[in-house]
Amino acid sequence: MLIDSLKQQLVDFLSAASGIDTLHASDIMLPPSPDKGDFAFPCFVLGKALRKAPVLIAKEIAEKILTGGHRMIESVAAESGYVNFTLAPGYVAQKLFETFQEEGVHFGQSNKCSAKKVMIEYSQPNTHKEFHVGHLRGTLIGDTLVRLHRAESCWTLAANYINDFGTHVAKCLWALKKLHPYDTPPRGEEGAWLGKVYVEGAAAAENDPNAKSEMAAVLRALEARDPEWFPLFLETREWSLQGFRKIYDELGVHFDDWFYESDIKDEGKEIVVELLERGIARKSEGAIIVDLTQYGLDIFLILKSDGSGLYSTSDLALAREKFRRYEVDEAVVITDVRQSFYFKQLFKTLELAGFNKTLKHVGYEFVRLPEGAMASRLGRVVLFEDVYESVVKCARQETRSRHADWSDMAVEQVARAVGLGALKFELLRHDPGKVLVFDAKKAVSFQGFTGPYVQYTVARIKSIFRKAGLPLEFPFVSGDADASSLVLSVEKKLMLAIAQFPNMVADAREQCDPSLLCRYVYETAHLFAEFYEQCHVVGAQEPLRITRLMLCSHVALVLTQGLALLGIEVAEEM
RNA sequence: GCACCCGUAGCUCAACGGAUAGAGCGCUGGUCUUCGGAACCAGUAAUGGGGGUUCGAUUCCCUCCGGGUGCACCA
Repeated sequence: MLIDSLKQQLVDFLSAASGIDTLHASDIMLPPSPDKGDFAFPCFVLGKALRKAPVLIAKEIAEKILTGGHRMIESVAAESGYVNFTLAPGYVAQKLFETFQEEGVHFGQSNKCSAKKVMIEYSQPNTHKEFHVGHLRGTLIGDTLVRLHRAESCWTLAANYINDFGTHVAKCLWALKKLHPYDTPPRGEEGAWLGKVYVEGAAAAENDPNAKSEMAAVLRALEARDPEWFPLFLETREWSLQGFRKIYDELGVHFDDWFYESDIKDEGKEIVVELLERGIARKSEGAIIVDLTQYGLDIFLILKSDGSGLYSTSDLALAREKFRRYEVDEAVVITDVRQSFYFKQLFKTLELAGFNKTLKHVGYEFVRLPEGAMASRLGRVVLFEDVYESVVKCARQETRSRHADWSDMAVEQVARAVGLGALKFELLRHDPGKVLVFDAKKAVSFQGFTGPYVQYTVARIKSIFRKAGLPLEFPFVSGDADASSLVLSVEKKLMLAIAQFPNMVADAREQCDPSLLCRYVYETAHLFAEFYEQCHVVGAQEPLRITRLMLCSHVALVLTQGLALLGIEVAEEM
């Protein structure tokens, strides 16, 4: 990768100057402020080996490299123990242009994981319940991780696991029969309506022990495919699934395969029996458990005392089913971090049972509201459809006010891209490992550190190309360009930023953290805005004009691809 | 009770153990006869308290305070 090769060259200079040959490209870092230089090397690590003060070492190294002279380096300076390198803009431009010419639209991709096959399971909504912004977070994180894996040539299967056969279903169906025997759901919104019925059922379960035991009976009846309940289950489940499909469609999220709890729960029960026979599990208080206390994992419950199954019952079979269907090296599950302990128990149990495939759990923290945790019972919940509608509505108003002459269809198309861009970016820009406070007002903001800001940057570049009378193609390359005409510091900063793209893709994938990409595209877009204020493109003299156009096209390519990895589209105009 | 996570600016978030702790929103002031103002620039303001480890701690360790989450019939 470009950045790595630049760093490696610096390492070579440093090794030659210091006599230490154990340095690595990762020892090169970025200075806290760009006016110090483009790259920095801290000499503290050499302090012991050379038995000298880092400040002195830095000074000596800087002097040696300076006298060496290389066209890559504009200047070298030693400052408080650091060697700071300032690169020659023309050199950076030349290398960057060569890279884009070679890699074109594939810039940012790699073959890093071409040897690997993984399945990533995410989203896993519960049927008969509401789909809220908490589910949205996991869905978008998973969706982005799938794309990040594919960008690095990993064969990746996007899987969804539908929890359609648990207590929640029994609660909902109980409430449906008891409280709404004659009601019919509004057309097209059956799934959402069902979610509301579920909330009533859940409330009844909390307040009425009688209702609770009736629901338990409903669950047993379902598991036995009782003709009184099973057809109702199938019908209502379809309502939920239709709702989910609509949501995924609106989000542009695609799954390669779907697993259903109702399909595998029976097999899960067989596994429970098997574990019981093998002495891995045992009976306790009528239920079946696996004692994991010696591993510090407490007691793991795998079958209820009334014989009905739990999430864990099905999950035992799900793990097996995944590898039966696909020959993957690794099956990753992305869920709310609150299930981390549960997955440790599950994986340990599978391990004890002799299951030798690689399973991995990635947890993301939950979404809460400014007024507190989401709670359906209190009506304190933000449903996906509501927030989606409101964000598109805001984008529609904004777009219409900017383009009074546009057709409704044109407005609608842009409003959808902008609205979704804002919503997705807002949910992805936070560290997945931290609780996200979802403020609906922020989701409809299109200024500053937001998706639309980045989308807008791309739209501006497209506009520049229209003004220049050129088609914006990726990569836009011209033989008339002159790399040495880019001499401004802002131009170099921009070039170094886009050169970082492949590294950012790799980092985000390795750390399972889309927020790294969000920050990256925002910062790059911001650098472009700075460049845009200072530098004219269309009005510049040749060859500067064509050279800057090339730079612009590269920026647009990186931002477009970066947003695409996040599942965000760009518009021609906005 | 046991375990894990989090306390950074008024709010929402950053910072491989590294230099002067960065952004966005907000607020104050500024930029525009020039490629799109969903913009740009400047100002404002912060590491919960106390110890320790070391050249150096927002980061690692201990402790206290404050918040969250998980620990057997929920998913």
